Amino acid sequence: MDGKNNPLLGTYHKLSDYYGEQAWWPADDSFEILLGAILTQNTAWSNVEKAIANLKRHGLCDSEALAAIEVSELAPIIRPSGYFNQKAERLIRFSRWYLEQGGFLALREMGSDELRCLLLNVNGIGDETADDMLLYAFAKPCFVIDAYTRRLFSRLGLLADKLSYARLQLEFHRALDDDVELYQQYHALIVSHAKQHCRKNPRCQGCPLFNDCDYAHDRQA
DNA sequence: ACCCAGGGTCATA
DNA sequence: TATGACCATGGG
Repeated sequence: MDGKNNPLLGTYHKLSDYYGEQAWWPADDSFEILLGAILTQNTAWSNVEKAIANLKRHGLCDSEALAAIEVSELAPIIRPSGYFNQKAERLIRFSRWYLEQGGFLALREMGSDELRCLLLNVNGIGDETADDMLLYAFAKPCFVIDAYTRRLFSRLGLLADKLSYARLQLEFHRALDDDVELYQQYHALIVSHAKQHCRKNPRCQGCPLFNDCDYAHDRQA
């Protein structure tokens, strides 16, 4: 099982060796991760941090408090995260669902497939948000597929761009066998690579992936 | 002024 | 099933 027989694992090691350990998804507790997964939908993390800081100041990083609040009261508090009306609705409905299910410990008891299915039935939670929650809050071995992942592995010629979410995820699951810590690091590395390296360094000098990662190159293709 | 960010839903064909 | 419109702020 080296990088030649297993390109997906090999790419992980290249990124890991170059960027090192990632401190991904900082949060005080698991519920804050769940909220962040909704707030970060199509939104820069810096904006999510502001919204979460506002929530904390109002004592709203709490399922019972969120389950009881009105959309009109919550929306202005999470304003910096964008889509604030939609996300206020989603946070409230998610919190009510979360309490109905018995909270974190009850949910964590479930198998990852069952929990994933339940999460997807909550309005406002799609594939990626569900997997963010499963991987980073519930510590389930669910690989997160996002736009960076599609673009990078398509660019590397390892995975076809048009594959469905489920199919792409299956490729990672088959190649990497269940390892929560590795999945968490890998997704973090993919995002770090796209942002911290390529965007600040358009020529991709010193790129651990042989200059195939460049944003500008992706656009032109 | 334009582009995009740690997406998802819903209506339409 | 596959596009398109829509949601909306803040930083580069």
